[in-house]
Amino acid sequence: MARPDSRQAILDAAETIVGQSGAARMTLDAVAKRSGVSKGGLIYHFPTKEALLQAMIDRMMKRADLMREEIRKKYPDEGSNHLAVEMRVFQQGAQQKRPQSVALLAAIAANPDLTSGTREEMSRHFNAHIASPRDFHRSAILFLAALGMHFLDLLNLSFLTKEQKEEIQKELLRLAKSGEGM
Amino acid sequence: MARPDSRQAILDAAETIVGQSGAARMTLDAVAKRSGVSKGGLIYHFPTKEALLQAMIDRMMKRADLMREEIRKKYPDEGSNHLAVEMRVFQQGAQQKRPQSVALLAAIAANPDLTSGTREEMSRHFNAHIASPRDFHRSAILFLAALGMHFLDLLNLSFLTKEQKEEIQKELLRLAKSGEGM
DNA sequence: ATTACTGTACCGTCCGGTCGGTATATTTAA
DNA sequence: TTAAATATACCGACCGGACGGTACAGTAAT
Repeated sequence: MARPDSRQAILDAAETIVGQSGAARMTLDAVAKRSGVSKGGLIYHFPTKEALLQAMIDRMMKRADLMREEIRKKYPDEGSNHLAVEMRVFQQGAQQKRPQSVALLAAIAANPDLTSGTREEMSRHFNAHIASPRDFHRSAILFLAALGMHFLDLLNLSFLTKEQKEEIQKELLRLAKSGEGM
Repeated sequence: MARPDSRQAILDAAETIVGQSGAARMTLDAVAKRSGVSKGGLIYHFPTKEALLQAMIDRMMKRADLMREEIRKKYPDEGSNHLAVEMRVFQQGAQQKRPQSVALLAAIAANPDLTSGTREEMSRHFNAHIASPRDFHRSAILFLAALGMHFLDLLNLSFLTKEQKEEIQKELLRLAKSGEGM
């Protein structure tokens, strides 16, 4: 165990490459080089590229869960308002330089089937916590708007200025908390 | 000039492949085979893969413009409400089996730089027609929600049932037309 | 002895792109 | 009028490089 945590280093490197250079450039050799691990070491941890992609996605989802927990701790009075928590998750995610969800990009580029787990998890989450039967339209629209902004960033297509983004995020959070009007 | 329109056939084939099998499977050989054109013929029309991707994106944007024009003709009373027109564009786009915007996916997978034209066009369109200074939050949120739904479909991540989608679309259109409340 | 690697050479496949041709109009020139 | 030249559209074998993955001998900490 010379290196303390090669697995994380490898996943970080893969994320960085996808974020900086695009999914097509995420080759095993490039990931090994950037992570400071030899190709042999890389294959030791992730026997196939698909395994690496899957691990990237798993980590992404785990991170989102952690983020939700942290936010619930930090804002206890909003804890039961899942929509508001979600808005904060998106908000925080947008502040990081590279969205951890670049994993999705890489997976979609390589093999779209890898995203089925993500879809199911999102579905579960959405139906259990976001889609309130009483106010389905409103919650869905707010959630989708936050998601839309997130995807714009992810696909590097965002046409919004930093200020516009922040304003919209603030407004989304306000609406999620207020529970009515727009 | 036996085949009258190989170019369109090639672009159609490329779209189909990306939609059905993912961007990684969109190889020149696969596109040639599916379009009924030889690889030589394909290269004759699109000298590089990048040229093909660019052409796919150009066609996608041109189609969106056409769609807007058609909608303005069909609903003359909404013609000046750009947000409502946009909602109808998304709505119609969602009804087609494969979104024409799969071109974006293919481009992002291969070379993210190719999307800069799309980003600029979206930016221009958004700032000129959607972001009303008076009601920026509202228009932006509605637009982003529609976009979010679209991206969910595009990335094959949608967790919404057909009914939910249709309902949300109807509601988005209503809100876009009504100009207030939510 | 086991775990966690390093380092490197190598293999087979796939893929983008090249190249030399072919067939059929269309234009030019004698 | 007709033969030659040119242009357009397309074919498909082939090439070189990249990439995923293998193999394996060695090392260093636990």
